Amino acid sequence: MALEHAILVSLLEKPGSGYELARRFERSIGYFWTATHQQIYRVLKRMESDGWVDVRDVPQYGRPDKKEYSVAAPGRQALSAWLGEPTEPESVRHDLAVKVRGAAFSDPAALIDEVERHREAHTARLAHYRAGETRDFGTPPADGGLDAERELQHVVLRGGIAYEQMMIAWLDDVLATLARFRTGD
Amino acid sequence: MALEHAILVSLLEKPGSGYELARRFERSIGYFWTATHQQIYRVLKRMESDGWVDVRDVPQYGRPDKKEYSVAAPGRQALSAWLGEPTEPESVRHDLAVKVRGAAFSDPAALIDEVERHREAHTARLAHYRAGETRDFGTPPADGGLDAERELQHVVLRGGIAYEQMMIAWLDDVLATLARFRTGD
DNA sequence: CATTGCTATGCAACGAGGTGCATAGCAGGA
DNA sequence: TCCTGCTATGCACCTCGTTGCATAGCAATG
Repeated sequence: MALEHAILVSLLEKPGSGYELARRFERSIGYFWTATHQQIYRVLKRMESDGWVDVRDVPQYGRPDKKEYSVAAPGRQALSAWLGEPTEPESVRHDLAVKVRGAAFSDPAALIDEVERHREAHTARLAHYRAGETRDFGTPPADGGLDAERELQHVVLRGGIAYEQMMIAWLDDVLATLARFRTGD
Repeated sequence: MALEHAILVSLLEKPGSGYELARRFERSIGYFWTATHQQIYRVLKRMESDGWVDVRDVPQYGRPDKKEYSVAAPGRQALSAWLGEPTEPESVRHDLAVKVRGAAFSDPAALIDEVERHREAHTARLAHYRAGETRDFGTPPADGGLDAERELQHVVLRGGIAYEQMMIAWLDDVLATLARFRTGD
């Protein structure tokens, strides 16, 4: 399990409440690790009782109070330990690949709409990534120095961009292949 | 859930036992959808009681008997229905991306070995895919016709190849980035 | 004959993840 | 005033996936 570690990284980048973490998991971090708010609250509880994070009640005006979590020393150690131990091949779940192979036993052309929907979703995400890259990494840092946090976030984002580009190209390949089996071919 | 559908596709491509399915999930299908043998046996039971698959006892000599499953009409219908309904963005789990962002708060250089291990794994898988492509799709089909099953399997394999190439290129990018934070830089 | 190893099937238990629902404060508009 | 909507936290339940273990047939090896 690595949700705890993803939360540690997010809290190290910036302390926040469970609700704020949930929103981060809908954008930046969420593109590489998904989690719902219930999952996050549950794990935060456990991390708190394990002493990995500290909690601070933050009264707010104009909205409900919140609990702000930040990483404690044992949490940092746990993260370092995890970084050091080998993690294995992320288990893949590409339902679209299953569908493409399954289309051979049904109507291949019926899958075209679905593939196009996915292509649009990936195109939108690519545009989103690129906008983020321009916004956050378009200009070199003010001090001109080497900022590990910034550089490593950037290389992860480049990975996201490469992934989306690859997917779009592959989906075009799929569409071209499916088109060859159109009825009346 | 789509394990049932992955099993349907695999059984349509070739009927087989739970054991044989489990082995297929370690290679071809397994590159896009993972499953353990316990999971497969459990789901096969449910699919059988739902009438999606038929079972046939196959006595074997020199090894234990087996139950050979094949897809029944309702199973085919279920697959077609699933192909038609929209499936959503595969939930991503890239622990390596989390680790890379986390490395900013630990020793970035300590991650190099781990990234190299992943690079080797992806290189090996790419070689495996390419060997499979040459073996199965290196020469055009004997009848020269358009075989949907064959063509669609090929396009999925091309997707796997594209994915591995992208990953290797990205991991090189990560390694170059991490190297800039070596101690004594 | 005992051990190892592969084929083949399965149970039990646990933990992770997801869905639905509940609660509550407060703002803004109909 | 009521309703909608956003922030904020949480419980209960159920399914999926994984781990460990058990059983059993048969072959090959020492």
